[in-house]
Amino acid sequence: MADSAGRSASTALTRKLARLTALSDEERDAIARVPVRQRNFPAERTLMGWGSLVPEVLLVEAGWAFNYWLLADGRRQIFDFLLPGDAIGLRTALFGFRDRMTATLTLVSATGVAWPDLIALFEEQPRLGAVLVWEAARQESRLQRYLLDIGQRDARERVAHRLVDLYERLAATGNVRGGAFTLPVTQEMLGDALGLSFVHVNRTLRWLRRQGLVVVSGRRYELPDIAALKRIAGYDETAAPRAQAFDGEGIQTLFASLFRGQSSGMPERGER
Amino acid sequence: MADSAGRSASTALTRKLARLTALSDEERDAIARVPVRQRNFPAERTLMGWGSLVPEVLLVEAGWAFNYWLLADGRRQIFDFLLPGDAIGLRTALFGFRDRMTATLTLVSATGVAWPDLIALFEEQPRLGAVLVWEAARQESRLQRYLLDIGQRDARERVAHRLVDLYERLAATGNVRGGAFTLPVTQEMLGDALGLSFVHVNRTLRWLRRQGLVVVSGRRYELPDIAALKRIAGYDETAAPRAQAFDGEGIQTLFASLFRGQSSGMPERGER
DNA sequence: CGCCAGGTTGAAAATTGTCAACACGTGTGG
DNA sequence: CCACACGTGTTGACAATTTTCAACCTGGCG
Repeated sequence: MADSAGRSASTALTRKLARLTALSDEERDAIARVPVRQRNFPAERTLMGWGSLVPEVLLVEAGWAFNYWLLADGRRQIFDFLLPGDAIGLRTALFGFRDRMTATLTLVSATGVAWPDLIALFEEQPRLGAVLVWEAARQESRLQRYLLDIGQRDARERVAHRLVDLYERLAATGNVRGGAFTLPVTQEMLGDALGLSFVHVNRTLRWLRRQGLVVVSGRRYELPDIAALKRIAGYDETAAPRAQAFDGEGIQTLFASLFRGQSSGMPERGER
Repeated sequence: MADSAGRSASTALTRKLARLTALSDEERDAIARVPVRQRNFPAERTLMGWGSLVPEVLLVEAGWAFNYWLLADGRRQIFDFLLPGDAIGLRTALFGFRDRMTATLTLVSATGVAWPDLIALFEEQPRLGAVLVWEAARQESRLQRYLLDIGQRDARERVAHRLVDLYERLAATGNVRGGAFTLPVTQEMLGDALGLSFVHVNRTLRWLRRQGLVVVSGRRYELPDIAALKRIAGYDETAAPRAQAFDGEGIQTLFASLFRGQSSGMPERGER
C-alpha cells in the first residue's frame, strides 16, 4: 500500500493549484517546499471509510476512485467518480465529518500531503488556502448537478450527460485522446451512479451506439459528436461553474483579512 | 420588500451560532455587536438568482424558502427547502458562485448580515468563522443524502424519508408541535423535490395516510408514528451528521493558524 | 356566482426493472 | 493444451413502477 515516504518537491500540488489560478513565483516557491509522500493504492480497495479522520489529503495523479454509500439491503449510490487531478479527503480534513465511503477503481497513484503541512502552506500563502477550499466547494457542487440529472432526466439524458461530464473533466487534465477516454467502470457501477439498473444502462448505451454518438470498445469510450451528445443530454453550459476559474472573492477576502488581522477590500457588488 | 434598516443586536445570529456550538461570553459580546437588518420578503418571490453575488447573508427566522434549478423545457428540481434557522447565501458569499435559484415559499422574515460585517466578526472571533463555514458545508451535505434517496429509493421510501427529514429539522428549532408541522408546499413541489410526478406523490401520500403513518389536514402534516415511518423510509441514523455538534478541528485549525501571530487571543479548542 | 389552484382518482401508456439465458474473454487448474 | 469457472456484456420477455391524461371535487376569493 503505502510507499516511498519522505519528502519531495510537490509538483502534483503545484499542478493542481496552477490549474485553478495563476500562481506567483513566490507562491510556487512556497508550494514546492511542502513535503509530500508518493502513494500507490491497488485497485478496488477502500481508501477512506465512514467517520474516519483523514491524516492526509490525496491528490490523484493517475487512476480512478469513487465516492459511494450503501443502503442496508445492498443498494449502492455512487455519488461521484474521482479522476486524475481531483483531491480526495479535502472536505473531510476541513470539516471533520465523512458521510460516505471512498474506494479505488483502478490502481491509484497519488501525492499525499499531511494536513498540518497544508495548514503551514496556507499560513504562508492564505490565497492558496482560499483556492483549495474553493475547489473543495466546487467539487461538492457537482452533487447538485447530479441531483438534477437523476431527479429530472430520463435514462438517455442521464447516460449522455454523464459521458459528456466525464469527457470534459478528463479533457481538462489531458486524459482524452482522439475524442476517446478509458472508463474503468462496469455498466453496473454506471447504473449505481445514475440511479438505473445495469440492464437499462446497457440498453441505453446500445441506443447511443446505434445513433453513432458513442463508440465503445471494451472500456474505451469514444464520443465522435460531442455537440449532438450534449443536445441529447440537454447539456446546459451556463448551469455549472465548470470551466470557471478561481476568483472566490468571498473566501479570499475572508482568508486574507483573517491573516492580516485587518479587513481588506470589500467584496465587489454583484453585477448581473 | 426590504424594511427596517439600521443596526440592532443580532439575536438571530446568536441563536444560530449557539445551536451549533457552546459560546463563550466573549463570543456572545462580539456577536451582539454585529450590525444587522431585519428583512421581510413576501411569498413566492425570487430571493437570489443565478450568478448574482450576495451582498448579505440571510438568517431565516420564520417562513420557508427553497433552492431549485429549471431545465430549458420547464422541468424543475428542488434541491432543498430552507427552514427557520437556516442560512441563505452563505455558500455564495464564501465561494462566489451561485448555480441555483432561491425563492421564498411563504412570507419570510430574516435577519440580514452584510458580508463585511461577518468578516469583521470572524476576524475578532475566528472560531465563529469556522463554525459558520462548517455549517455551510453541513447544509450542502444534505444534497448527498437526497441524491441517495432519489437514486436508490422508491416513491414510498422517498416521501416517507423526506417527511422525517423535515420533521427532524423543524423539531430542532422548535417548529414541531404535537408531532405535527406545517408544510407550506404543494404536492407538485414535493414531487419536484423528490423526482416524482405530483400524481404519484398524491397516491403515495394516500398510501401513507391509509397506513396511519401520516395525517394530513390542509398543509398540516402529523406523523403519529415516527419510528414506523423511519422503518418505511429505511432511515439510517448513522448516515447523516444530523445532530452532530461542531467540532470541526480541520477548519478550526485552519482558521486558527491563519490568525495566529495576530492580535487577539486564540480560539478555544472545541470540546465535544 | 363562477373561477381557479390544488387535491384526488381511474385508466391507459411509457419507462424502467427483473428474470433468465446466452456470448465472450480471461485466467486457472487439471 | 483444454475445460471450466467467472465476471461482464447483451438480449428478449415480462413485470412493476411511475407517468400521463382526463376527469371530477373542494375551498377560497374576486
